[in-house]
Parts: sequence; C-alpha cells; structure tokens
Amino acid sequence: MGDLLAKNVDIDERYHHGNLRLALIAAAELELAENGPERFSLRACARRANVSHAAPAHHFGDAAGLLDALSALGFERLCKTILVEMEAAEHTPEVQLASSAVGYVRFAIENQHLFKLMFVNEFRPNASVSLILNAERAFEILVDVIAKQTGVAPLKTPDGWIDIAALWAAVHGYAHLLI
Amino acid sequence: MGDLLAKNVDIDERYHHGNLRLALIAAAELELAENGPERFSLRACARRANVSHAAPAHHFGDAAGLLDALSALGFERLCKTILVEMEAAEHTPEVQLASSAVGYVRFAIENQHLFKLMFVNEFRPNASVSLILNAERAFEILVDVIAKQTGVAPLKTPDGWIDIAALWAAVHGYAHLLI
DNA sequence: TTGTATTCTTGACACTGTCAAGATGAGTGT
DNA sequence: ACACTCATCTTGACAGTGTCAAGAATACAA
Repeated sequence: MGDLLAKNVDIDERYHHGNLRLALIAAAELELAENGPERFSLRACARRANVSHAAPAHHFGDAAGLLDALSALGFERLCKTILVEMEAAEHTPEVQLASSAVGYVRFAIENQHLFKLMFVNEFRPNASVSLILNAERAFEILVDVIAKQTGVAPLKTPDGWIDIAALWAAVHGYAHLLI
Repeated sequence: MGDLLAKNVDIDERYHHGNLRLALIAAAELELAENGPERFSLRACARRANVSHAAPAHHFGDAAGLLDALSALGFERLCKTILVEMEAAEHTPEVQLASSAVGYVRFAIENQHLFKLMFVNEFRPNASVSLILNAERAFEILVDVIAKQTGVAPLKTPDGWIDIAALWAAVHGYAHLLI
C-alpha cells in the first residue's frame, strides 16, 4: 500500500492540535482510499482526526481546498516514486526512460483514487500554487529523461513537444486504463 | 456544443410524464455541463424536469443509476462521433485509423464532463448491462480499424493486444490531457 | 500579567440522497 | 361502462452534508 501519509502523523487530543493540517490531509487520504471519491466527506475527515466538524474550514477554506492540498502531496509522492524507480535501474538513457514510465504506472496502481484525484484537480481554475509547482516538477522529470534519450532539449523543438505529448499520453493513458 | 440530448426531449407537465427517463438523463447532462460533477445533484435534475424530488428514484434507483444511464448514452454518442468522422474521411486503412482517433478526441473535447464521467463509471462493480455493451461497441470499432490496418485480427495474437493497448492508451491519454 | 491572534468548538441554516406512504393516472379484462 | 391492477409520480420525513457566524480555549508577545 505504499507509504500512506497517516503513518507519520500522530493524532492526539489537545485543544490546539499542533499539526491539524497534516492530520486532516492524512485523514482525507484514508477516507478516499476506503470510501472512494463519491462518498468523500469533510465531516468524516474531521471525525477521523478527532476534531469538530468545522475545524477543516480554517485550514483549507472548503472541501476543494483539502483535496487540493492532498493532490499537491500526491504529486510530491509521484516524483519520489519515479525517482526511486530510476535510481534502482540501470543508468543508461533507454532504461532510465523506461523505468520512469514504470514508476509512473506503479504510482497510479498503488494510489488509484489519489491518482485520479490529482488529474482532476491539476487543471482547475483555482488550483493552489504548491499544487501547480509539484505537478510541474513531475513534468520536468519526464522532460529531462526524454532529453537524455534524444540528446536535445525537447521543449526547444516542435518534434520534442510531439515526443513528450506522445510519451506522456501513452503512459498516462496506459495507467488510466489499467485502473 | 454537439447534439445535446435535451434538444430531442420536450418537457411538459402531465402527471405521468411519458418519457421522464429520457428527460431526466437530458437534465443530468445539462446539469453536468453547467455545474460540473462536484455540484451535481439528483434533486436539481428533478427540478429541471419539472418533477418532484423523489421521482428519479423509481427510474434509476439512486444517483449512481442516473449517471450510469447517462454514461451509456455517452458511449453511444462516442461511437456515432467516431463513425461519422470515419465516414467523412478517405476509405484507406491508414486514414480510417487516424480519423477514428480524431473522432475519439473530438468527442472528448466536445463532451468534457461526460467523457470523464464515462470512464469513471465504466469499470465499476455495478455497471449496468447497457453501459457495458455500449462501451464494448466502442472498443470493437477500434479493434476493427486496427485489424484493417494490420491485416490480422488483433485479438488473436499477443502483438495485436499490444497494438491495441498502445493505441488506445495513446489516444485516450492524449484526449485526457487535452481537457 | 495583560492583551491580542490563532486555533478550534458550538449551533444554526439550507441543501442533499433516500425511504415509506399515499395520490394519480394508464391500461386491461369483463 | 365499470372495476381492478400496476406503474408512475408526489408528499413528508429522516439523517447526513457543507458552510457560515459567534464564541470558547489556548498560545504568544509585550
């Protein structure tokens, strides 16, 4: 099940929680994994964190804010998963490219609900800055790996853009159809 | 905006609506297009069809049932869009394959919310029979078009499966990243 | 210690999906 | 024409939801 955020957060009962923000994101991930996105509920996350039903509002504004923050963490984990996969593999351009794709798909499988959520939230009008930044970091990893394979900076040439689109589309579509 | 279902349905005020089922699906599509999936509400669909809040239950069971039916209609329209695109193009195997992909992507763009909904609902435990059938019909179109390109029945050979997966993944991923 | 901000709770509101009960009309057989 | 049955739709109720305003509890700086 990978590294659920919940493992690193202790939920206690002080009035001032200390790190309620993290605790709520962790609770949100568990809720999402257990109940799916349809039955996701802010109040249930609050209950899970032993906190009143209106507490999340102060940290995240509304429900979309919490899911936005969770998505941002998801992209962070996606980057980590890809990099770990690449590190473990042979350091030739071809193998590095392939293993980045493997990492991408592996993340999608191990975090199905989160994966879907991320790409629902990414291109939203009110996406947060940290969400966009983390998503761009993931994108850069892909660009780098292609650059080392083809030997040119892919964003500089029209063909490079096509390469990226084709590859990302293939990997993303594959992951999406798998789950 | 393509052919919204709502155009073909007249909403009047008899007690027995006549074709409330269709009217509700049409209303659901409009609601989805206007408010997005987050704010989708059964009761709002009922209001739009000038019908009491509990009327949908009798036709669709619950909210998922209505969205399931809408998804089924979505796949029907997807097939139609692809076939129209293919018909308008040159009838050589290559061009037919390409134009089926164009139709696929065009549908995704013109029916963004519906497109997403369809692939959320397709592989669900309780998907309806008609939904599955319509989705399979769309799949068959793809298989046919590949068969005519490669000259072999793609489902019979392992390489054929890989061709299909690669192509669908590419087209689907491309469409998904576009919207 | 006192005062101010931050963090969280309480209570309320309108809204949602779903259920049970009943009203309404369509269709069928006589 | 009538009565009967069944599918269709309404009404009313319930628990649960997101969100807001007001206030309580705590932390922190002066």
